[in-house]
Amino acid sequence: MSKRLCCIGEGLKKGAWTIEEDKKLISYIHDHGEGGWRDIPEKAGLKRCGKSCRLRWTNYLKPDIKRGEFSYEEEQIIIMLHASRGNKWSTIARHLPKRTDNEVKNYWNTHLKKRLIDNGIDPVTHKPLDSSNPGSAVPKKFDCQDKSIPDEHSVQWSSTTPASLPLSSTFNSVKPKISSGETQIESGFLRCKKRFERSSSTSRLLNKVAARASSIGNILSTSIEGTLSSPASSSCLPDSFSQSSEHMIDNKEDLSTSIDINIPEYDFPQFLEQFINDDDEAENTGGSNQDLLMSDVPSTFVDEDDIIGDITSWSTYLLDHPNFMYKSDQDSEEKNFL
DNA sequence: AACAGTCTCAACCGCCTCGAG
DNA sequence: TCTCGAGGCGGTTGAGACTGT
Repeated sequence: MSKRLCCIGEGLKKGAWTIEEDKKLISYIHDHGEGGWRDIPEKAGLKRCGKSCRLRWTNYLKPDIKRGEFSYEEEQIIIMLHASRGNKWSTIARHLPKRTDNEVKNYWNTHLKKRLIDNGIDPVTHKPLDSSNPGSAVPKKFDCQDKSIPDEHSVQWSSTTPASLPLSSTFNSVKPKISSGETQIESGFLRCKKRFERSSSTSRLLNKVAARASSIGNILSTSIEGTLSSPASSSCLPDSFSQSSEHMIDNKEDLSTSIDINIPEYDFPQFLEQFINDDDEAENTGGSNQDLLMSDVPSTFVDEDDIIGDITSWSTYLLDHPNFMYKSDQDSEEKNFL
């Protein structure tokens, strides 16, 4: 394909946008709507190329963009979807309402990726960096002050397991409950103390999904073969997911579900390849075109004590529904816009 | 206080996809 | 069927903020 020269013209401005420029763009889009980006600069009185205007709008000015720290749940979803989709930022961002692909990408590159590496996980394959030596995957830079984590709780890495997820769950599971007076907790998967303290029903579910990698592997493999019944029909997550996020993890319970993740027969990379092909086909055939929120997922509530048995259904559901979106508690927050 | 090194993320670049004609 | 162009996407950059010495 011949190279098309975009955004090249006399006097076109580059670099950071000024408040005045933002106001012009917002005002124009407010009056005329989105689209026709090539003509917008001239009509809006901006010395920018249309592409720059579109990016500025979609990544920054759009009113329904949520900015700021990513929640723990959002991080978990990013990691899970990255494990299955790779660097498909727009796809991942579609699962996180009000987050842009650019923001997700930046967050991955500056935070999550680094933390995975620091903990001995290859951010590309989501497997231990040295698969031939599972022991090496034990966090090499585990500089959290919490020295109380017993050695026997170290994850036994499977060479074929998406390791990043179990690591999260394991870390989460060994931290004592936080005090009830705890308020704002810095988000950040594997982020030392504060990360351990953050918990919610969602986190519990995600953690258990991760910790039960073997079950996921089996279920998803089953899904690939097309033998899985509709996950939505048995999904238990939505109810739990929508609950307020202050449930505490029962340490012993979670720990017991976090350790056994050795699945020698499970070839995750191979699974992903199949899954992505499968999923893309489904998308192309118009599977589900509308965005789904947790609250939209048909739910049959299952006793939380027996949640593990059904969690695989949710993991399958999440991966089977590219348009599924996590609806966070913060969504109702009003955005300070300009 | 000053400087250097590091980190963050908005913005840019260039290729790709897809629909219109 | 082919061409063209708008919009989308992922990778990369660099200015400013932050941190350590």
